[in-house]
Amino acid sequence: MAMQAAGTDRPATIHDIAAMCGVAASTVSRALSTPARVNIRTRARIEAAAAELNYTPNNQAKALSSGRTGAVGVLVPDITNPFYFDLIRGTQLQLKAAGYTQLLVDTEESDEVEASSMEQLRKSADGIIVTASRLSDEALLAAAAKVPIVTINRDVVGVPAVVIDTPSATSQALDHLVSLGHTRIAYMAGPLTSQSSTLRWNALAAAAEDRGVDVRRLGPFAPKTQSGAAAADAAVHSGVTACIAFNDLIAIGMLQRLRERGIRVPEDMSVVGCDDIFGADFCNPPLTTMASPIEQAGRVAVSMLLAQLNPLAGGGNRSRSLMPTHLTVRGSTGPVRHS
Amino acid sequence: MAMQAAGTDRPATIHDIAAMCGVAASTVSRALSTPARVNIRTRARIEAAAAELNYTPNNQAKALSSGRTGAVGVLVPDITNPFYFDLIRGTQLQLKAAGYTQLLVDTEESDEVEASSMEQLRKSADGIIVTASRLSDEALLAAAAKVPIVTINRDVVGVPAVVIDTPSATSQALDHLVSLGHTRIAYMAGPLTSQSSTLRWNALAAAAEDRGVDVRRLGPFAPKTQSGAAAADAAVHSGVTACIAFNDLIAIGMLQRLRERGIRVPEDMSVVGCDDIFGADFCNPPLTTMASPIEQAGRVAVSMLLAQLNPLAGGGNRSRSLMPTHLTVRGSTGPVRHS
DNA sequence: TTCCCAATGACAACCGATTGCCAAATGTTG
DNA sequence: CAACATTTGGCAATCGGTTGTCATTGGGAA
Repeated sequence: MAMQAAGTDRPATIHDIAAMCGVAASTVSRALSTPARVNIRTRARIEAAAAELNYTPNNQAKALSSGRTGAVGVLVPDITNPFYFDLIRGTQLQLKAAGYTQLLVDTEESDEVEASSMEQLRKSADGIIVTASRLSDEALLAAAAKVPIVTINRDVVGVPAVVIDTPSATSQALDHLVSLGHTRIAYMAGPLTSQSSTLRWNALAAAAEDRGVDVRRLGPFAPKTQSGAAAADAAVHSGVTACIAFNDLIAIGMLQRLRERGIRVPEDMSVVGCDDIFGADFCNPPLTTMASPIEQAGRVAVSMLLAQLNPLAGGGNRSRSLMPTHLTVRGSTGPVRHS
Repeated sequence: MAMQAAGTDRPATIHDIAAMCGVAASTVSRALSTPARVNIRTRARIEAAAAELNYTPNNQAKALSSGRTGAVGVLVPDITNPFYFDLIRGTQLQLKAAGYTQLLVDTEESDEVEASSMEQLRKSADGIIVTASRLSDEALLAAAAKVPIVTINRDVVGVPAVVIDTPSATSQALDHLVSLGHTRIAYMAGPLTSQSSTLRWNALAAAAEDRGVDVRRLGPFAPKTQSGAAAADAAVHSGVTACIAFNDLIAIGMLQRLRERGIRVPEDMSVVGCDDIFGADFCNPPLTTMASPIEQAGRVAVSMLLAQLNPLAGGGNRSRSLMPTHLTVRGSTGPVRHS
């Protein structure tokens, strides 16, 4: 039997409710947010009126007066990189569960866009999750002083971070290749500004020395399938029998190029990717890769951020979380061919 | 030599600027938004002060008082579906170019989440782009009456829409298969609530009758690679020699399953997908598919929405835009094998 | 019955901008 | 030089809530 106020098309406000119940707007506000503060019967009337008017709070106004926006910004360098799909889904799920809204921003791999987005978000979000930041340590620290931040795959002392432990996985990958008989191996590096790429290379170089095998670094290559062609050519030219790519996009691009050139995978060249993104399981051949718990990383980052925002809720806010990875062996790696 | 006001850590407001220049806040507001309305020298002083204080407008407050939020909501049914990656990138680029912010929402293929998101967005966005809506025609029309909307791949009279012309592409796909000698063909349908799926089937059925070939409808199947297994089994069981899938995800899933079962593609079964998503070119075999100008569709949708928001700017706001498609033939289709 | 205190509800300031309206200052014209 | 038109800048209300403060009310204890 609920009837809308005739002609009133715009969304209902607490003032409409207040008028309908004959109370002050502040009472309505309290009834809805601090129920204990208001007589239970009054509250019932207010809630009924709210339901009848189909009331939804205006969170712009809410944010303005309370300072809390109920939103969290998520910065990704490239929205079309499948790696971020799962990440975004992870953050989205966890944020929604906590009643927060996700503001997704594509920073286009630019530190300037990243910086200006953070400045902007500082006022329209309660906190920010920054993935694979291109900013300097100083800039990141300065930003973290102004607004709660959690980084993903970017480790700076003083800034809470979720780090996917791909460096350790690269050692596993190396062991895998060594056990297949490979001794000449290449690392196809990612962007120079990528901390992840550097850390992986360091881990790889150290492990290679341990095992006494020859690992050289090639690149840098942009993290896109298109770069895979150049990477493949470089790998072939360098005379290695196996390579470990910065990520799956490069690896998949390499597979395509190697196929074009008639170089068989894994017979002539073994390829290992990183991340286990969408497509890694159905490319040709299916890609051996270091599987990252990407979606989970997104969820953990949100949890850490929310713990920072509501310190009361306990849950001891860790400042750093290392996500384990493991090697998933598929068809793109095989025994070295003794020619 | 710019110095920050000592100790003041919070973002500067127009009041800070006003105080620094000895004018009223409203003058600052005008100087920044309606420059012609203010003395050029005063404006210069204000701009200098704004720069010095590192001022950025608080768009929450801006939205509250002006009614314009400078944001556009984009609703997608499943953020992890690669089809939407390019779409999102398209909307993101065009929105950013126009100075708008994108609010991305994953409706989880649920009409209820979709409806509540729209109600929410109605207050925090100037307009909404709705992709592959699960809502009824009536609900969509009602929503469009309250807030500017542009739909993508959902055609309802009275609601501006961008429609990717996949129905016509399915006819091309059929012709392609017929020219390869196939006469028994299956359509692997998408969700029952998907208008696109229905339209494609109608176009396909009509074209099949024209050509005198047998096309049957199987499914429905969820638009995920996992559903491809069931789809593949159904196709094999039905005795067809070729099939046209609702989208690339199903098609790619089918390829995997067929491979598992030792059924060769395209020798034993030809498969056609739809959309040409990320991965369609490097799966095994590469997928013949109907290529959609997805990113462009996103951009056009934004243009149509912005035209609706700023009617003055001219640009004759079309209410419907049909995006052309074409068949991209790769390795998953081949001549029928006469056994 | 009286007194006191806790529970309750209303008022009003405030968040950071926009904007209608008016007054002061400026410039132009007869 | 007076009268008028035109800029230009400021006041104050407004958007939709939150929140500190205070007056009122009711109930329970003495």
